[in-house]
Amino acid sequence: MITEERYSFILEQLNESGIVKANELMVSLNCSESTIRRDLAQLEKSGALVRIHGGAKKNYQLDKEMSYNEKTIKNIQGKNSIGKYAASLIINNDVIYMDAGTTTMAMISNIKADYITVVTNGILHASLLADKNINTIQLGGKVKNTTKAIIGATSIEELKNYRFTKAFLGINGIDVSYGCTTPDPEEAALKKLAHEHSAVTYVLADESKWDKVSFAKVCRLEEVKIITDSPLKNLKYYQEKTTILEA
Amino acid sequence: MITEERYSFILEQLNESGIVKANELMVSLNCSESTIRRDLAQLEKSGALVRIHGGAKKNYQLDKEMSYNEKTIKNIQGKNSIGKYAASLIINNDVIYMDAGTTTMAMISNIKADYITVVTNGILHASLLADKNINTIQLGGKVKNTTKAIIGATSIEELKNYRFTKAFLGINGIDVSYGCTTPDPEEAALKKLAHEHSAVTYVLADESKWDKVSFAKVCRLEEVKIITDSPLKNLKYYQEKTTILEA
DNA sequence: GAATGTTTTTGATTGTTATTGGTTGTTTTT
DNA sequence: AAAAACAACCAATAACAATCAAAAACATTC
Repeated sequence: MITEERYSFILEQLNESGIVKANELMVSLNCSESTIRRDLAQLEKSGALVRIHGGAKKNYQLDKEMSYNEKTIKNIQGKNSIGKYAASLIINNDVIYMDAGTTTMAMISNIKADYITVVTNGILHASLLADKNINTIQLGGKVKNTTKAIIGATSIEELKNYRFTKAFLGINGIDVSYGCTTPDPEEAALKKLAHEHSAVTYVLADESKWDKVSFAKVCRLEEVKIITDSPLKNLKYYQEKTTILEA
Repeated sequence: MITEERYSFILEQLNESGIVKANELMVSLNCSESTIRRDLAQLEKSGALVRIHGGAKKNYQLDKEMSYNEKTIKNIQGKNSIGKYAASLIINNDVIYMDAGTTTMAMISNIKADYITVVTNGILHASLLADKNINTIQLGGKVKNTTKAIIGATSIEELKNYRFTKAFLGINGIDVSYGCTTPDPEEAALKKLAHEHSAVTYVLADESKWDKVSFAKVCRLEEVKIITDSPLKNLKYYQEKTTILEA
């Protein structure tokens, strides 16, 4: 058990339970008190956690004004935790639709199931999935140069041939009355079709997507489950209409 | 066990578990501590991993996972004279089929024409073309994990809908009597169809491809033009049958 | 194709540095 | 005040970089 392994174990624990106890870590990591203490000191120094008497807690920077960089980092971390949670829903023999976009991309490195099939319209997604040696099917069609997503009639036609056990969609806006919306109508059409062909649809949305309305409608809130990372203020209005899973 | 074998084993391990330990590698690769240490130092230098005390960890953060691939791609880009020559044949308003593979990939950075459409079965190709803001159409279908090429029935069906002014194909073997051949029959079928749907077909072949015969036939020599970089010894036998363009 | 010299790769050795677990005595919690 | 958690130190150990000679792979010559 080397240093970095302990670090990642500690951070993982922390991410799950929000708090870690030194003596529990001693047992599960099978090392001395000194080592744990040093690890926690080091991780605190790097800003990954805050030490407390008996262990450490998550470094929650609540109502502080965040710098732009911190915000970006937070966003990425948020996406990562959403991705991790979403990936944990995947089980063997699933046939997945994975929408293009950075939020869904965060799922890929977290996928644990080893026998699944993934259909995607993201060419970067396909490449990463191939790296993981996952059974991947790429939708064909016009490449949208900015996002490297496949869109257009061909992709729609292809998608008609497939059925999914689970679909994971990114989204631009979520709103109580307007549902899930996205700026590009072609992308919206693809997302909508993927949703219709899937037994369950999960919409992945970090905090920046809530209470936003974009141009083209994808689906109503009632039809999908939403995975998010942030505690919403007006959560209850949404909960009346849909299932919200907090990562 | 040669160096490259160890490298790929290490990277494979790393990809699976995210972390490798020096002494475990010593055992599983059956070599000395020094060798492992040298390997890790080299792989770190090339940016494939990050060394830590006791081993190495993955170098990854979301899209950073692309970095190893990108490096490989960058290496290919521009360094190849065949790619440069092939790219110079492309003119505005062309509709191109670009086969997957490293040889054709070398074309992309050399493309000068600004209004063209490219259809490709290579997902890395599509990504690079999108970066250059070229009108790109990606064939859909099953992703071949090793080469990141699209193959299978879906891609064949899609390809039937397109016609090209020029097709650029990679190939594994060229032989006077057996013509152009490649190991994978599915890939061969796709190449063949692209060739049949194109006004002109160029086969890109570096010196390692000559006088080789692979399993599945793509086309006869008479049907295509061959772009190569190396001066052949037995050039004249080929020139009786086909056009050879020296880059 | 055997014999030669050259380059590359490898494993062992060296001394150096980083990590670890135990000890001490102090601070915090109950 | 007792128990738990803590920081600071130290010696043992593990991992490290640097170096060198043997071995392997390579190219060259006869």
